[in-house]
Parts: sequence; structure tokens; C-alpha cells
Amino acid sequence: MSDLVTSSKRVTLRQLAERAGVSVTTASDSLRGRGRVQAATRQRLIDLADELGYRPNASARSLRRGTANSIGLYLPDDVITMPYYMDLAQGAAEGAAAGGLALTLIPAWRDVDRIASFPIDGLIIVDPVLGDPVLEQLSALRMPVVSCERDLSANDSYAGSVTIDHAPAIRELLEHLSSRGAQSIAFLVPPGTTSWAVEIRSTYLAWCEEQGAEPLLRTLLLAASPYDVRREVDSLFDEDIHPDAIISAHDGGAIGALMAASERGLSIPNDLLIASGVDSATLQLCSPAITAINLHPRMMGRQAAEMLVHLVLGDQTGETWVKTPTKLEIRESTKSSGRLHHRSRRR
Amino acid sequence: MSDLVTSSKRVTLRQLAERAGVSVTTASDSLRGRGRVQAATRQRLIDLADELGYRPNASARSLRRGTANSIGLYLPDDVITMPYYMDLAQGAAEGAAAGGLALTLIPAWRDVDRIASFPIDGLIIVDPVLGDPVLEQLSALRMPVVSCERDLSANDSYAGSVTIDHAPAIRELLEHLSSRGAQSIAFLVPPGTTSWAVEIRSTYLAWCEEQGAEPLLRTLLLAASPYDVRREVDSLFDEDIHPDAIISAHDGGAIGALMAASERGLSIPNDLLIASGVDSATLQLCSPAITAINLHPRMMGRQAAEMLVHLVLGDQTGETWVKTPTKLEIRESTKSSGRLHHRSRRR
DNA sequence: CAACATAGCCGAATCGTTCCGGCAATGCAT
DNA sequence: ATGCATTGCCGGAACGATTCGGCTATGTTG
Repeated sequence: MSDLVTSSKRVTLRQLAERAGVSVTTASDSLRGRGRVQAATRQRLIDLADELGYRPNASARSLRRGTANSIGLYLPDDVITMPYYMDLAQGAAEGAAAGGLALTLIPAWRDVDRIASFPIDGLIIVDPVLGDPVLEQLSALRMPVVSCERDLSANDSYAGSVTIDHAPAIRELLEHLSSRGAQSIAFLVPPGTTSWAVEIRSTYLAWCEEQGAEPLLRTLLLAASPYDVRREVDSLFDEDIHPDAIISAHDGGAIGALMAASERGLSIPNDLLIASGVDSATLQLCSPAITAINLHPRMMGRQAAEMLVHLVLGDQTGETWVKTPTKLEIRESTKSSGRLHHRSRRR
Repeated sequence: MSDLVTSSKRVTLRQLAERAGVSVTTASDSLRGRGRVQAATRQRLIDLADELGYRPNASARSLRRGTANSIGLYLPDDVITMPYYMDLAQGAAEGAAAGGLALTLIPAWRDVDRIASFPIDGLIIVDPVLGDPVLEQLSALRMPVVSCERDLSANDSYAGSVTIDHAPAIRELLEHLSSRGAQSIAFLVPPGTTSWAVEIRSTYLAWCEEQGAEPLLRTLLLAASPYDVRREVDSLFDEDIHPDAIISAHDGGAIGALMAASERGLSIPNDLLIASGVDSATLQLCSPAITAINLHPRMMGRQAAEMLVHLVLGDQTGETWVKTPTKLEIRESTKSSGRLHHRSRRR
């Protein structure tokens, strides 16, 4: 029943200082751990602030410090419906909050000026896409920018980035399929406008070369229509190719492959192995559940946010080039116990 | 090459006023359309502001006005990986930006105090879940709160909400299936902790009653494991039930149903119709593509944000209870041309 | 011409926090 | 006792936009 509870306004630093019988300077210094304040006094202020539920006014702090107390998240516009990005966004929000900053979601309008008009101290660019006009003007933002995944152009505007070693991950998947007896592994991959696409594509080609195998590559937009997906998958069977394994870079392609295969009476994983380069909930619900590479998007978002927080706060500690680990989630779609059953080639 | 371009700092109102040879008051009044300023002077200031690329400092404005210039988005924590929510979030970001506010993504920590510590003027609660401790303390936030979808508890803390008329949407789907010859329609639905679940569940039961049909209801968590999904779907076939249509409230269940059905050698849509209560990209990639209800999440997010912007800015105009339309996306999974082929019942 | 109204503009306070510089009191060495 | 360093605390000036009230000129009315 104290007046503190009933007072509708939030407690200010001045009120806190008055209650404690000290100046606002001392109050501020106590709470921020700055200046020269007796330990006892400092603790008294901290306790009182806690008791009164004092919360510093973010606007005032921002004005004084010349910061916005927030970082922005810039997502690719055509694929934002992928659950991957929602996970990443949540991780970023958590990472930002852990550093005392808020996460502002930037609308998918490809325009630097509009981004610049948001009150943010830094920006996370997710999956920089080659040709995005925004990327070329990042320096105009005059704020630290970190990327999730590399920028393909030789863009030196980034203060840091969180990346994934796709090469070993794809190799692990290829080896896995190979160990299950796959000899002809097809690969569906988006066009090379992101470092992810480029990296997994070249890794696949290199691996094929090493193995002396004929690459079986199909290009498929991330935002491919159902029709496109089916056409590309079908093309793998229509010609006299008959792969015994299909990897799709994104989950939709894997599901499309599963569908096309079962329509043709192929048994997964006995006749054909299927895997996805990105994990998603639906892959687990398929029958058989589809093997996929878990890219840990939530962790990636969190790491990017934490890194950016450090940069924004001028913290010299902290890496600016970190890697997120991957994990191959092996599921039924590649669990054939014996060797693959190779059907006779027919035309 | 002007000093304006090279000056690294942003232009302030004071600098703008000095350049124009007027006071800051006049400058502010001109740009905000307040006070008494000659039309010519006003226009001159507007032009100059545009030329210098003046952007009001959000922190200063916030401090002065006592607002944060931002609204928060609070998402359910266990299902955020659904693409539905990513769409909704993007729509909300756009809606907020259209009103000059930023959208802050609130981390999925169920704690009012932490929400209150974010600099936001209002909050969007997406899919209020019965039992969420945060919902009971919304009034402690002392800011307008709008919801996407109704709150099941008689919570009067909302200043507005965006809802969906699920009843007619589900009825349309049921009628559609019925018109395709379905006589025994099974329904997979989450437990009744959200208004969505409750509404579609009761609509289904009511419709069954009207039709004199035996309801075939299975409860399935939104975040159900693959194992759970399969168990519930299988239970529809294991017993002597043999539905000729299955609706799953969420897309994962529909895919699970499709998988289970094809394993049993059922032909979709000839032996069994399948539909989903929520649309998603993967549903279109299935074979056959799965009929679904498009809930227009992006529009919903946008509407909620716009409504909240109005409330925050004290705008009296604008509805506080709006509805988002739905659209039944009919696809191959329910497009059987003739009547369903009813197999002989066997045990 | 006096009295008053209004248009057009501006000074200065305000929001809440941070932090530079300063002041008094105390400790310490000479 | 004197000089100097250190500790503990505080005054007050920013940060940039908004806005209240007030001040001049000019017009308007009787």
C-alpha cells in the first residue's frame, strides 16, 4: 500500500537520489559502477533501486549517450517465411536483451534511407544476398554492421560476422550418404547469390571431383514455386540418370523430392536416400523422417546479437568472427541398413 | 562535396534552424505543422530539412514526449518456429513503420517485469495462451495492449484486438470436403488453450452434430513431436474407423496424415481427403499439394500494429476490434473429381 | 488616434540520465 | 605543522526536440 506502488509514474533517478539522501550523480554512479562511491553507499543505492523498482529511462539514457539502445535485424525479404529465420530472430532478440539492448525488426523494404531512419546502434544483416542495393551503401549507415553468413561481394563494411563452415557439414553429409551405399548423389541448390549457396555448391562439386563422380546439380530458387520444385526433381528421373540419393539445400526441395520419389514407387531409404541442407520441423514429420543439417539458427542469431552488442558498447573483448557449429541430424530417410537396392537401368 | 555530406554527425534541429535563420521553435513548429508560422516560412523549412536530410532524433523526441516510439511483439514461445509467425512479425514491422514506430521483438521469456523493462509504448500479444503468467499482469504494463486472436480468459486488459472468424472458415472447409463426398471427417486439433483451438474445435463439433455425423476428434499439441503426430494419425486407421477425410489444425499434422496415408497405400484424394487449418509453403510442395486455410498472417500483423499505433498516438479514429479475412486455398489433396472411393470395411 | 486583436516569431524551460570538473575532508609523508 | 594525494560526494552542463508563454509588429475598430 505504499505510495510507490500507487504512483502511476515510473521512479526517476532524481526521486531515487532524494529518497537516499544523495545527489543524482552519486545515485547514477552507484548504479552504473562508475565514479568514486563508498561501497556501503553504492550498495544502499542498489538495494533502494531494486526496492522501488527503478528502471532507467531508455530515452534519456539514449539521448545522453548518443545511442539508441537497440539493434536492428534485417532479413532477406523473399524467404522470411522460413522457420529458420524465426528461430534466428528469436535468438537475436535474446542476445540483444542479454546485453541490455532491444531488437528492432526492420521491415523488408530494400532501402538504406529507411533503415537509417530507425533508431538503432547497429545492424544484423542476415544472409546478405548478392545484388541487394542496401548492401552497397552500408557505410552510409555509420553504425557497426555484422552479418550472419558472409557477403559474397568484397564488402568491407562489416565489423564482424557469424558464419558457418558449410564445407565440412556438406562433406559429412556426402560421406554419410556414401557410406550408406549412395553412388550417384544429386544436389538441388539455390543460385549462387548467397555465400551459403556458393559454398555448398562448390563443396559438392569438389567432392564429386575427388570421388571421380559425375556431378548431378540442379538450381532451385529458395522461393521456388511448387511447380519449379517438381520440375527440377522430375528432371532427375526423366532422363536416364537415376540418382540413388538426393540432397536438397532447403527443406522444401527435400519434401518435393520425397513426394516425387514415392509417386514413382521408389522406397525411401531402400531405393533412394533423401536429405536436406536445412532442418525444419516438417522434415521430422515426413515419412520417413528426413535427414538434415541442423544449422542452429537460434544460436547463430544469439551470437550475432552478442557480437554486435559488444561492438556497439565499444567493448574490445569478444571475437568479431565466430563460427556456429552444425549438426547432422540423421533420420530414417538415410538409414538403410544394407546397401542400396540398385534397380536395373531402363529407359 | 558540401560540408553537409562530409559532416559525420546527423543534422540537428538547431543546425537546421540556424541555416534557415529562424529559431528552433519556428523550425520545430514548421515541420510538425504546429504553432503559427507563415506558410512560406514553413515550406522553406520543410524544403531545407529535406535537403539536409534532417531526421529528428528519436531519443530526444521520446524523452520530451514521454514515449518510446516503439511497440513490442510478444510471441508464443513453443511454436515460434512456425512460418506463420514470421509472416505475422513482418507484417507487424511494416505496420509499425508505416505509423512511424519501430517494432521491438520481445524475447520469449515469460516474465512481465522483463517486458516492462523494454522501451515500448504498446504491446502486441500474439495468440494469448491460457495459463501464460504474463497475461494476468498485463495491466501492470501501463500501456495499450492489443491481441492477435482473442484471450480465452475474461481478460479486460486489452485495448483492442485483431481476430479471425474461424467458424465460417472451418465450415467452408467442412462443406468443401463434404461436397467432395467426405462422410466421415476426422479432425486433429491442439488442446483448448487458445481461442483458435477452442473455436475450430467447437465449430467442428457443432457441424458434426448438425450433420448427424459422429465426431472424430484427436488432440495434438502444436509443438507435437513427430512421434505424437504419427500416433494420433495412426489411431485413426488402427481402430475400425476409416475416415474419408482428415483435417489437421496445423500444417505438420496434415503432412503427417499424408505420410501415414500413403504408407497404408491410400490414394489422396481418391481414397482420402486431407486439409490443413493453417497454410504454409511446404503444404504446396507436398504431393498432392494440400488444401489449407490461408489466415493471412502478414495482414493480421499489419492490422494489429496499425491499431496499436493509433492507440499509442492517442488517435481516436480507427477500429479497435477488426477481423482478418481468411481464404480457403483448394489444392489437389481435396480435388477428387468424382465421389470418394469407399473401400470395403475390413478389420 | 487610442484601444485592442491577431499573426508571426522566439526564449527558455523541460524530459531523465550521464559525466566533467570541482570541492571539502581525510590520510600520509616529510 | 605543512604540502600533497586520495577518497567521497556533488553541481551543473550537456544531449535534441517540444511547447508554453510572451514579445513585437501590423492590422482593425470605434
